[in-house]
Amino acid sequence: MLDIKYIRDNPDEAKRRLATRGVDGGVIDEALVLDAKWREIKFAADNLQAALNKASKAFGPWMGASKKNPQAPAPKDLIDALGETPATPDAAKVALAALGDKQAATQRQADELMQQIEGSLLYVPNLPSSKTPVGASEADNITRKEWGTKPQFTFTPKAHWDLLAGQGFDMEVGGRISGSGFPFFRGKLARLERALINFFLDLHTREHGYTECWTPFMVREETLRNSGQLPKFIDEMYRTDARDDLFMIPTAEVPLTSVHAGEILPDESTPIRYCAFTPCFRREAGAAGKDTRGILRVHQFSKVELMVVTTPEQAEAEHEALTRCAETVLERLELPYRRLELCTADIGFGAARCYDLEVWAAGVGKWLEASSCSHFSDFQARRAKIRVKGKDSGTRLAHTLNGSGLACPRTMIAIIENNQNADGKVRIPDALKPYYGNEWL
RNA sequence: GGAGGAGUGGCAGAGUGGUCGAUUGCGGCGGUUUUGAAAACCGCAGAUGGGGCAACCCAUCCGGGGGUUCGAAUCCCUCCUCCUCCGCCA
Repeated sequence: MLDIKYIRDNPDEAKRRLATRGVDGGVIDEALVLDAKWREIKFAADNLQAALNKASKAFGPWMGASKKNPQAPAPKDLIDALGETPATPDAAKVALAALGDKQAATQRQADELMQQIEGSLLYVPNLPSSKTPVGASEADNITRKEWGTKPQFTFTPKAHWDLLAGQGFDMEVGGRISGSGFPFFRGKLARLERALINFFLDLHTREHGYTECWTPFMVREETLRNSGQLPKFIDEMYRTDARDDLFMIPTAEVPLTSVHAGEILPDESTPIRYCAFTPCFRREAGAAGKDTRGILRVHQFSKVELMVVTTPEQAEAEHEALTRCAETVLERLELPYRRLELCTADIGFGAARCYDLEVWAAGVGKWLEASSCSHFSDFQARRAKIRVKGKDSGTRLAHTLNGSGLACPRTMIAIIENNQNADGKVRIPDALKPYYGNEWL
């Protein structure tokens, strides 16, 4: 969520920065009008409350005094608050109740305005960082680096669904059990999936300093609001019925971001680096008919996620470091990849800046997004109320970052398609052999 | 699923209708003392929002939400979380 104070002080800048992502500035103008109204009414409500507090404080002693001496004069604070001199404590009670009603009504008005402001602000994406390249579409993303060389073949490399047909790659079985887009692996592919997960986790925990977490896979609405998926992307979520009303997580980012929700962390405790394996559940409502073959785009997949909570000062360096951790996975697996810096038109809803890592898949002949490493600045922290506090720096919102490290299906596709032989055999990368337990798939 | 108990400031732990943002201890910060440190003593310390050029002032916050009352940490309702016991089941 954006900072209403920032919007108040820099409305034109806010609109200009939102415009670079194709967001109309109208929401900003609306928020400003509501905010001005809110402040006026809130001020009135506060003043009424202050008068009421003073009067209530003076009331008790006066009532006591009146019992002994009915002539006891009404206290000044009470007269000030009521604007008249009450004849008796009972008369004052009636007048105070009326004043209380007026205060409550004013407060309610203020609350409703604030709800309106927050209600619309929750749908506004983050402001792009000043370093994010301005662009109009994904065509304006910038390739920051390319690593490795695409494999050369003396034959036409097959796509994974052809290469693996009849070898435990059972999309139809998944379909029978759950519907299309739910992969079912048998035998060596199931083992490969498990090997990848273990390889990812070991690398990040042993070499990159991340703390492994095991998280719930179903979460509350509030948890999804913290990390930015709700309310806007509700159509992307699997949701249980009203008895429990829980959501299946679309990524481990969701539970990990809420680990420190509501906390004020000492600066020295940051950066906090977490990684977790979870299955990810996505309805892919907007992507129907796209990437339908094989496991290019599925409703359930495995992923190891990296997530960092840090100070604003360290965030940029942590973002680079986190991206390097994800790249290291691809390098160890000898998979050619490129790092794209997404432009303003293509970065995700909550991101201020984002690198996509795309891995080359020789069979489908495409670069596949295997990781998206995002810097959220204080966008998620404001929603989740994650703050950091230092001796000299005071209390401020934390910054959060996350990225896949990596997603299994696309990593698996790249391994299989890039390492295939003419006879259909697939070589397992050296780094993965100890986990998979064999040189060939 | 059933029956109980509990949730207070960084932590521990008082407080059962009015002067309580809240006693106290520990921890933290500043100071006195000391060659230095420890100890002792003194002092300062929360978050959020609003108003003001500012000094500063006001409001809110005792798990969340709602209610009773002139007035709620304190009474009532509801939800959440944790603990104990029973039942059921991986």
